[in-house]
Amino acid sequence: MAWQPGIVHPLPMSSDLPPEIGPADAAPTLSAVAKRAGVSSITVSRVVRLPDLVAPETRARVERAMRELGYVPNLVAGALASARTNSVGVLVPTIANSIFADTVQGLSDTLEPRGFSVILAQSRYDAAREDRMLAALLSRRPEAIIMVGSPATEEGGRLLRNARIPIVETWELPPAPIDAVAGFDNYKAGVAVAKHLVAQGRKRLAFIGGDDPRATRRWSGFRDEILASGLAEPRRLILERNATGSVVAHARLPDVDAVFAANDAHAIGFMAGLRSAGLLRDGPASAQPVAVIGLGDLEMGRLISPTLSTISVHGDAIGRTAATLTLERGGERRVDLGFELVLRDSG
Amino acid sequence: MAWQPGIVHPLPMSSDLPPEIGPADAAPTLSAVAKRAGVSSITVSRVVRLPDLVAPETRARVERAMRELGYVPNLVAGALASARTNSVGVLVPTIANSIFADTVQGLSDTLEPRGFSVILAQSRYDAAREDRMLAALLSRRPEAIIMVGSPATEEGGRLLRNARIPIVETWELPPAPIDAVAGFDNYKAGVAVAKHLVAQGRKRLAFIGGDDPRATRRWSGFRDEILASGLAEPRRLILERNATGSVVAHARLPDVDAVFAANDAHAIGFMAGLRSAGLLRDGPASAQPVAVIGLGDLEMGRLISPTLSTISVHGDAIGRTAATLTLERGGERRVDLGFELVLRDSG
DNA sequence: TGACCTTATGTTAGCGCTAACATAGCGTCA
DNA sequence: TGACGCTATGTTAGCGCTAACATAAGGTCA
Repeated sequence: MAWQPGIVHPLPMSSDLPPEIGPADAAPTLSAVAKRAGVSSITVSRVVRLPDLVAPETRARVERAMRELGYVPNLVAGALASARTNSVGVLVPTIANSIFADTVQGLSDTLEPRGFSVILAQSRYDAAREDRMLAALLSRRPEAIIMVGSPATEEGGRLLRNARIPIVETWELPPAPIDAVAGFDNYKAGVAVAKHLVAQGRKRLAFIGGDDPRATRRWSGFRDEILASGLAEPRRLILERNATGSVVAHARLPDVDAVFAANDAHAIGFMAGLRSAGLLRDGPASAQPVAVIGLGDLEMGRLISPTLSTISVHGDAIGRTAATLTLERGGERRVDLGFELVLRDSG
Repeated sequence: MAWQPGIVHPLPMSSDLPPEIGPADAAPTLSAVAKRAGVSSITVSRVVRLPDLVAPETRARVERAMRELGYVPNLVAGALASARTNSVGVLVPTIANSIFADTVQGLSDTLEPRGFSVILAQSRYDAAREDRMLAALLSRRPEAIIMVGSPATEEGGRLLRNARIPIVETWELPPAPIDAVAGFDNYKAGVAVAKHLVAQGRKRLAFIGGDDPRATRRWSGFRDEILASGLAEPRRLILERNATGSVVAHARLPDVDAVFAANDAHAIGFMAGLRSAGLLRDGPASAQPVAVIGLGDLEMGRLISPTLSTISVHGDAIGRTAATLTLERGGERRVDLGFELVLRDSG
């Protein structure tokens, strides 16, 4: 059984500075506890990990010694000896102001109670940095890697495949995944938005957002569907990653009547631009001179006016599912969590 | 010198499945590389960590062997041997939809380039869980702990003090910190908001938000200043942590004319409630029947209408400063990053 | 020329734990 | 009664690295 911090820790300590046994500054070790309790160190190890194997009186004696010394198990040593680190590497493009925060939250809510730690790394949408972060993560020998998207380089893929641990790619459904997948079909999301806007009678459509692989898949679905319905090729505006850039995007798309933003932040920024251009109404979608659809379903979107229509994508469920996929081998390794087009007042 | 993943990794590998030397599934070790390169393992270790100490030709031979075997250093073993994990434990209440995400971002942007990994844990505003997470973090022997706020229990404080590593408390300025601090004065933030609203002529004020220590400090400053200026005791409404709860908050504060929300999400939620009650104007603060001030300065606040007045708190600077405080001993251990009252249209 | 650097590499021991395999004591049961 | 199983505890070896201390070869300098 995995080490369960919840069961064993924290032990209340008897004093701020434990009575010294060995050198003043060294943290007490298993064998210091063992000596004090008059048992062998393996017995202490069992009290920490497998308390049921130890007789109640022995256990009490050991626990008392741990308390008195302020013993904190050294999982670094434990991991080396057992070849289990009870940690999971998590790689996201970014965590701030971002839809991925929900996924990290879902992840750690699932992993932490089971005694797994999350080692977090950010690629900042930079392929070289992603490779470095993957290598750094792997050298800590995590039990699994969960990442947003797929590795950007061949090298990253090799690194992951050679690690021979569960790898979960998320927020996408790659055709040839390394191992497991928890995501949704970004292409279909683009199609769904296009279908909706075309059905609404919109004619001059545009896509705004980043040019990362997921945004590009959304764009592809969006464009293909629009072309298939006989309309002119939509425009695509590639923006910086902060929403503020999208405020001025409208000036560069003078006559559009519908915009699909790669995420809610961009959508809200774009709406701010529309507002100052006098092109935003508090009324329903049909009253909007320019329809706006986002992606992510931020809570904010429901609170602003007009309320934001968006593709809702269950970021926390992606995280929880990814965590489950790392813990349970076997079973379905490709989970499509889908998405929903949530129609509100913006488009 | 600390191990620098950026310098050494990743090594391009020559094939997907390295030619086997030992047992099929075991990851190659230092000594496997050493054998293949015809050197001792310490030389390989030096190529990884201190390449300048190795002659160029030897280094090339070792690097070739590493590439051929797909060697990934085992930092778990390295950490045990060197007593340096090159990791930092980070404890936040929550990461999703949250102002703390900026701090985590700032943190890891500073730590990752220096070869430190971030071990992330969430307390979910739960004292028992916080203690468990602290114990779990400490058992991984991080080089330092960075946390939002101060430990909620005596036990947590003991754990941290006994760890004898740098501890950085953030988002607050505790009077008796464990070690270092990077934050701002939440009490003064409350005072600043109260002063502003009173000067604006508001009479019936309220505070909405959580009841965590930082929100409570803001409330204290807010209330004290309002009482000091001779107005009636403000009301305090304790809300769930999601913004949606604050939408209906207005019904419970029927005749307020100014509200300070403990964070921007609550502020925006409250404004949504005002909007449906017909109490929100697109005009300037003076036109608002009910003034609303948030805290956090989310990008969103600038994009919505009316734009949100708020206390801006430099979450990323807090993170960067905290990271610096863990890396550099000595110097000032208490950094007040301050805050700014940013006045826009909401109040 | 030999004492003394400097550079490049190696040897040894051990970090703090756990896996795997003893061992010892006891009760059970035919 | 002794073979057997069960429970509680111990012994041994080693996980994969690095610190600390050799060692060897060549260069420098009075």
